[in-house]
Parts: sequence; structure tokens; C-alpha cells
Amino acid sequence: MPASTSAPADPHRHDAKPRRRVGRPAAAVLDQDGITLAALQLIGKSGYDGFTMAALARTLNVAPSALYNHVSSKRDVLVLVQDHLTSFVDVSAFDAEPWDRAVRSWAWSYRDVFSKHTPLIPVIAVLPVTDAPKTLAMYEAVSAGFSRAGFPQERIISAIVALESFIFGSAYDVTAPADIFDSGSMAESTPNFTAAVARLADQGHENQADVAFELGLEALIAGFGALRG
Amino acid sequence: MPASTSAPADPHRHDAKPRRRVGRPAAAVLDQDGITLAALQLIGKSGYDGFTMAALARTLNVAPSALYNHVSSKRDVLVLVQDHLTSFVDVSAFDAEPWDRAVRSWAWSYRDVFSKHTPLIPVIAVLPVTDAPKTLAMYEAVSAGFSRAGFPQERIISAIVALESFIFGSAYDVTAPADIFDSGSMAESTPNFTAAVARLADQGHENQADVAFELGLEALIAGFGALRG
DNA sequence: CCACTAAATGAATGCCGTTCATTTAGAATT
DNA sequence: AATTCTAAATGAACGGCATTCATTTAGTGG
Repeated sequence: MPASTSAPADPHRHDAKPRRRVGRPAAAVLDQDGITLAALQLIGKSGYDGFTMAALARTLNVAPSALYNHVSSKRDVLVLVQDHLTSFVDVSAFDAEPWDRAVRSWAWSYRDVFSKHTPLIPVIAVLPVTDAPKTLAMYEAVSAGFSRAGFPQERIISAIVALESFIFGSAYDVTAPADIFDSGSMAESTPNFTAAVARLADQGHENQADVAFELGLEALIAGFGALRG
Repeated sequence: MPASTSAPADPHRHDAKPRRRVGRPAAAVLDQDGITLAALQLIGKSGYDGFTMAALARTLNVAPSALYNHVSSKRDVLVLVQDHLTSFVDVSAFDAEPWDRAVRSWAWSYRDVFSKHTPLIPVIAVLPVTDAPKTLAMYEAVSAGFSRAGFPQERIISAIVALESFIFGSAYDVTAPADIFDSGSMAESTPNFTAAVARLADQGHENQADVAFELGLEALIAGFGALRG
């Protein structure tokens, strides 16, 4: 039975003695960290389409079935990758800057990390925090920042969830084709929409996803900021 | 070459004569509408895991390969389903109610429709509007409402995109397990987060996803409402 | 009646994630 | 040093998947 994707040190029995290893421990070719890093590298090189268990095994010079001694499914690997990526999200501003600036830098960083990994979003969005320790650590840092800023306790989680939802949705936008709003031959039947698209284009912003993200994020920050005690 | 998922009536040549049908038109067993409805029904009964091209063909009493005369890929079927579902999103309030109330009812309805179809979100989020006429119609209704409410033209699209991003992200939350924030054995190392989760639970809301959605939506409505001229 | 062709079939392809019986090799115990 | 134990590797196999393609079928326009 392979270790599931939970805490790395697994007490699991009540006494806290250092785990006694039996069997053949030392020269293992594979472990969860190695798998995670190889997966991340493979995804970087081949994308999520090229990310298969067989391909992952190949980069590790191992048979595909060997992976299943350390991981219980492909989804499990994705969870490991997700949690690893979350450690790249910058929460440092919550220690050093006022609340609104901290939220801003956290949100932009969070969106940027996962806009390159949108296939993970359906996984993260419904993942129990117990299965992702680094993600939990991020939540702790953010919660602490909200708390310190005088946010009412009972609304902290809801506010974070709302921000996160906006961030995940916005991560998809980054990957959308530039002409996603070109109404083409149906322009005559959609005058208001077509006009609005044209007016946005007039502004000549290189990156429309950033404009929408900033607009929404500032509204959320302003709205939530008003809740602080 | 099967018709791609674009406008149902395909001019494609400059003269507007009614398309001349040749060959064997009348008694076709299959068409895009029939495929769409059968797909929606199958998804309702078997979920997205049970939704395979083979299963879809079976419900239509047809060989799997026959589908490819009307649809170019499984993704294509998903696009058809997505566009069909979008016609269930309620935009009627934009004709009858003040802007903020209209946005509210549209957003809740939009979230509710797709919270039952989250696997479509990665498809919708990056789909050119040309490939989804009913979705385009929704955008037109919403754009018209924003315009009528005195919203600055050049910001209408960005505001809609931001709202949509929040809606998509929030649709995932609806499907998340209830104990998603239970930090389990790591509670001691995450005191702020754990306390905030407990305080939210104290409130005893049956549905935490709704609370977060409302909080975020109201912030966005308030923030965007201030932009109106 | 003929020619044409859209739309159906059914077999085949290549890939996928995953399972399982089996082997291997090093540590722990004696 | 020999024996025992077992985590971790292998490789073959499985069922299922989306998709392709040569072929057949059956109406329609000429």
C-alpha cells in the first residue's frame, strides 16, 4: 500500500518513536519528491498532454508500474505537483506590508503560478487541505495576515475562498486566445457586445486578461477592506 | 469534412442564396442538435466519467464512428453542450430590473448552471465566442444591460470577464467536499487558519460556498457600480 | 435510369491508466 | 554467515478510450 498524499512524516501510531525502517530502504530509486520533480519537469517540457504515467516513468528510467509503489494514481501525482507549485506563491508581503498591498501581491503571484498550470485547477479547487501541506501553509500565512489586519474572524475563510475563486477563473483567461471576443460574422446581431469589444481594443492594452484581473481584484480588495474592524 | 462548431447557417461564400442540399439529406438519423441533447442526457445520467463517444453513440443507436460525420471531436460535443447550457442562464433581469439586481440574478444563475457541469469550465473559459452562438447572445444581453446602466464602454468587457472568472471559480466550490478545510493533524501548526475555519463553522451556514459567493459578488457589484457614469 | 454523395458501418490503430504475479536485493534477526 | 523478511522493481496483460478509414448504403438531382 503506497503512502497516500498526506503529511510526509506519518505518525499513524500514538507513540512518537522514530519510525523503524524494515525491509530494503536505502537504495530506493524512486520517492514522492523525485516523482514530483520529474513530473514538473516533464510537464514543463511536454505540457499536460504529454504528461502520461508512461512518459513520467521513462524520464525516471523505471517501469510505469513502479510508480504505483509510491503513488496511488495519476491524480495523486497531480496533487503532489499542485502542492509543490503552491510553495512558489508569494505570501511574504503579509509579514511586511499593509493588508491591501499584501493581498495584491499574493493574488497576482497566485494567478501567475497557476495560469501556467490550468489543468491543475479542477484538482486544487476541490482538494481537502489535509492532502496538501504546502497549500495549507499558504492558507495559514494568508489567514494570519487577514487576522492581523483586523478582519472579522468569521469572514476570513469566505473572503479567501472568494479571492481564490476569482484567481482560478482568471488564470484561465491568461491562456485564452487573443481573438476570443471576435464575434465575426455575427457582429450585426450583437451590436452592444461588438461595440464594447471594439472600445476595449481601442485602449490598446497588450494584455486584456491583466486588465480584467486588475479591475476585479481592486474591487474585491476595496469591498473586503471595508469589512476590517 | 463535418461541419465545425460554428454558425448553424454557414454562408462561407459571399452570395446569400439558401444553401442547396445535394446527396441524401432527408432521412439523416443524426444531427448536431440530436447529438447535443443526447449528450446532455447521458451526462445527466452517467456523469462526465461515463460520457464517452462510445456511450453517446449507444444511446443514439449508432456506431461511434458515425458521430464523426457531424462533429469533429469529443471536445466539439462538449462545446455544443456548453453552448446549449448557456441558454439556461437567466439574463432576463437586464431588461426589467436595475443594474445591480440584474447582475446579481445573472451571476447566481450562471454559477448554478455550471456548478453542475464543472468539467466544461476549462472548455468555456478559453472558447472563442464565434464557436458558441448562444453564449454570444448571452454576452450581448449582458453588455446591453451594462451599457444601458451607464457603464463606460471601454470597461464593459473587462468587468464581464472579471465577473465570469469569479463565477467559474465559484462553480468549483459548490462541488467541493464539506470538510475541505479540515486541517486534521496539522491544526497545531496552522492556528490562524484553524481558528478562522472554526469561527466560520460556528456561524452554522448550511452552505459555505454560497456565503463566499455572495461576499465576493457583492464586493464586485459595489466596486463596479461605482464606475457607472 | 444513372451518377453522385452524405451518412452509416465495422474493423483496426495506438495510446492510455492501472493491476498483478513474480523477481530482486538489502536490512534485520538469529 | 545464514536466514528471513519485505519494500520496491519488473514486464506482461487488461479493458477502455478517441479517432481513422475503407467500404457500404440509400436517397436525390439530372
